[in-house]
Amino acid sequence: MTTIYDVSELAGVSLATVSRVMNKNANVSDKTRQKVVNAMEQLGYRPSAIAKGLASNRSSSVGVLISELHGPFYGSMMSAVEAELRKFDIHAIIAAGHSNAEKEAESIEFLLTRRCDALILWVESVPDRYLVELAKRDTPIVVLGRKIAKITKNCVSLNNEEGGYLAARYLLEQGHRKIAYISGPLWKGDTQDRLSGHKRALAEYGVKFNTKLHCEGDYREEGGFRGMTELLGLRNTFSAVVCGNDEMAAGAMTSARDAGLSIPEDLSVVGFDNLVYARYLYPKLSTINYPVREMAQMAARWVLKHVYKNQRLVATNIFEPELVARDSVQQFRR
Amino acid sequence: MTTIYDVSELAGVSLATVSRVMNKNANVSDKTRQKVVNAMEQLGYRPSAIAKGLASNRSSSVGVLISELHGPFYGSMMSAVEAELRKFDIHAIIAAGHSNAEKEAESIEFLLTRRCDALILWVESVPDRYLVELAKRDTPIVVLGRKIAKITKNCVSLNNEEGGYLAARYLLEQGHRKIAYISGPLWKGDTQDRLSGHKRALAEYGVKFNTKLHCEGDYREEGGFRGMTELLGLRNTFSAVVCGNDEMAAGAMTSARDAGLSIPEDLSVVGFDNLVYARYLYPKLSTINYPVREMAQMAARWVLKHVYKNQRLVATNIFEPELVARDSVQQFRR
DNA sequence: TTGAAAGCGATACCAC
DNA sequence: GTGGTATCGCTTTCAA
Repeated sequence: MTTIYDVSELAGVSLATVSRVMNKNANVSDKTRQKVVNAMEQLGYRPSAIAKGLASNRSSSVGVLISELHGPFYGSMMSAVEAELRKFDIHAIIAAGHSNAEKEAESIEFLLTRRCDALILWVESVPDRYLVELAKRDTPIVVLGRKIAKITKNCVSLNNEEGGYLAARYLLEQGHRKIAYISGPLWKGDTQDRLSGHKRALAEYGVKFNTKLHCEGDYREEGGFRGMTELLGLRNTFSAVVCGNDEMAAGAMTSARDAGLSIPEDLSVVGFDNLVYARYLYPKLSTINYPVREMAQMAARWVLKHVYKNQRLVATNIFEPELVARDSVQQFRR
Repeated sequence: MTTIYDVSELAGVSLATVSRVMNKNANVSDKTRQKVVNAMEQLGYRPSAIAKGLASNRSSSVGVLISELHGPFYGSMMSAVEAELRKFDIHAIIAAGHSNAEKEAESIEFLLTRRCDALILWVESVPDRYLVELAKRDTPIVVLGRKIAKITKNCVSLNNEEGGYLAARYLLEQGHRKIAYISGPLWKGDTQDRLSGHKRALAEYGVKFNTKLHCEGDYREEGGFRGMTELLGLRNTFSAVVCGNDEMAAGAMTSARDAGLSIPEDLSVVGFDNLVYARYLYPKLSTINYPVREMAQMAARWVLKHVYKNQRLVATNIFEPELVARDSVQQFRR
């Protein structure tokens, strides 16, 4: 690898001058600049981001922590963050937390070690106080998908409670009264919030939450499949099911169909997230829109503004979910 | 941020010694080691990967280039690579190429700039010769999903031709003769290979490839949707369709259903990739298995072995596809 | 077993 | 405008 020294030598100028032309900075005469540019070209010079980082104390990278690298939800998130940062030549260093406190903390350590200029974190397991402490250290953080009282300005989150409410209310409005619920893991904050929204809607309609109709899933297709299988096995009767997310809805629908039910004739289904593929499921899935891309973009902009001093607009911290009615829900007919 | 100097001072030892304990390296007395460890603990010391990289000329990171950060296919790839590397404390720096030659080259430059120890590349647009040249430079590369004659040892790829063949043959075996084809973008290598496999199967059965039944898609749900809509609009008759990948199959099925067709009664469908969600589509999608995870893992192992000198087993460069028969294909009945 | 000191490849401040 | 040089936080000989 050729270095700045090689370039300066070939161009017959000093190190400082080469540095200047790289940073399109100060005043360099056109003639000099040209000499330098030629030398760089000729040598196939690529500046070392590592050396630059050490010298400038800025790595031009932000750490992004998400639960999994695969999966449509995190994929959209990652993609949106990367796209926004890339516009300003900032790179995302991505790590997986696997919804596990230890791994999340380990990944955060890792990103810190990498000297990221800021961290964008989707963390589910690490406790609030950990994040509050982290926020006090020298690397700025923004927490995605979670609202923490003591550091609300660093949070970008969704009103999950309202989302849970909307899903249930929609079903209630259509006349459903026996509504099953396949939730995410109960230890997760968003699961809890959606569940309480769900209960609020039921209460509004004077319907009691039936724990026999509740099943804990894992936010993945398989969990939805198993949850529905279980629900069906118990010979419970219900005309509709709300799933903690779209992936589980897909699994649940498959299970229901395996059991001979037609959707939405025999069973109405509503999901949560509004993944791209929700509209390609059959029947097209009614769901709650989760504006991940916008939220991820907002997180990136927060960093751009506060860390890199780009005057990006950062408007909201807290986003609102919306009902997306498609074909998987039918009016209840007795 | 506290530095190695702070630690050495507090522990009352030299820089070198601190460095030694960090690298669990040489001979350090237990007593000294303990002093250092305590000092680190007390200061909350996190070594700078940047400084380390500069000094050691190793960044402990490998660059991973994929087309998109979202999408189930690339997601699995990324995830598998990261998981394998992480076991050895190597980090993946991920960049998107967006199936565009310029952006791919730019991303490669970027990764090189970042001084990655190796590059794992899923590139679709950049020409072969570019990669051949790149392979001559000082950063080792492994090319995923593409086979390049001059650097085959650096390639991990799938036998796409065979995959295309298997999909078509399956349909032919079931008695289908009028088979539509929604391919990926024709400029892509894998599209071409799958298509020629398709034609080979047709030829074997004495069926002529009908260009009116061929439609070019984009490997995404939307392209499949549009392709099917177009195919249907032309009032062509066909009893089956093979799609370039599962995502397009999902879109195509939605479109067919919108047009009132039942699957597989009126139309059989086969995909390609065998994404996780293929079995949660309705009807469960028959498809060709693309062992992405294994391939990605193999790429990671190649790097582990050749770059980091871990004696990982690296077996195959070229993987074989397999038919996965599920419910979306039906025997042809006239 | 431990320490001193020379880099690694940039940046940035200070002179000229 | 341009050059000299200290510095960033580590690794890595080489001596002691």
